[in-house]
Amino acid sequence: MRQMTIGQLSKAGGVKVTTIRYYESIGLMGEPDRSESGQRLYCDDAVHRLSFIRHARDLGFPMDAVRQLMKLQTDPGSDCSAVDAIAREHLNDVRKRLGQLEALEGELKRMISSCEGGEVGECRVMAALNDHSDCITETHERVTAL
Amino acid sequence: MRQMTIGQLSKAGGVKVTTIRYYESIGLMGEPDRSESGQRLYCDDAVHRLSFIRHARDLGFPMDAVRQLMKLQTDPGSDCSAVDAIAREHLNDVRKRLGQLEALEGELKRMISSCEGGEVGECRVMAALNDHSDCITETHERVTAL
DNA sequence: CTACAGTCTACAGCGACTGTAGAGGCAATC
DNA sequence: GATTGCCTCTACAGTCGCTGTAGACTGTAG
Repeated sequence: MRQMTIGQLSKAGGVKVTTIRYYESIGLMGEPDRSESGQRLYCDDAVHRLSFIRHARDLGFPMDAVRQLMKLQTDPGSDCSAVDAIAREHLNDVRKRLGQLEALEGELKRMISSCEGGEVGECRVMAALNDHSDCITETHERVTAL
Repeated sequence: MRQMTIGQLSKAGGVKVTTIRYYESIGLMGEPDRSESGQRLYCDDAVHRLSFIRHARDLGFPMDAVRQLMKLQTDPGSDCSAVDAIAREHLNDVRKRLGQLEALEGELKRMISSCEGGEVGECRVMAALNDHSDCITETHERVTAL
């Protein structure tokens, strides 16, 4: 079995070298073999693990969820419902943020369309920002990550 | 004119005490008067500035945009189009993220609905995470903030 | 041999806060 | 006047998921 350097793994997995080292540092990737001079040497399996992480991250799963999913994956006898639960929770999260973003879009659109040019002193956008009661977003949660 | 402490301003503006101090530290809020013992003392005007910031942040404007908007506000003769441009740029940003999140939602939904229970070894969700070619999201940009 | 690209470690920085520690201030009650 | 209990102060570390930097070493091609 031939082994690859971190740079080759980086290309194979579509993940930056520094990011791979970061994943290793937080225990997501496991410590690879080293060459005599101390360079990391990965086997093909590492590409799979890295792709798994990248795909999960592309789907927006938080690191913690990725960690759990990886643990479940290495234990193929475990119940699928755990995986399902993680995915559903994430979907809920995504939907919640979608709702917030949609409300945001509506409010911004409304603000912008009511602007008729002129000076800032009479700008509707500014007025909306100044007028505290003019707030549609009822949730006072701030729109956050993802 | 009576002055208020940071705690009172916090309640009046709906912003945490620590956050107000943070806004001061990054130059968004300006340094207030101090009492003899060194406590911050704010005038009513501070409530307006704080509300402005909070409202803009609730609308998802990045700090930098908030800074620009505040500068424009204090110069009421300036052209409204600058404000409009900032708001439009932000709207574009929001729409882009909406698109990404929608794609994400679709993919997650599809993944989850194809899962029929059983063991992780044959779980469709896991399969989707493992199979690299099974990726809908064509933009390889990772879904980020907001 | 000389470039130059790749790799190593260790640590700082991003944004927008939040949390902590340890000290001091202020008003009300006993 | 002493105590209680909340408020405020500064300064700094932590959050998340990386990215960037510095300075040194390694590997390979010409």
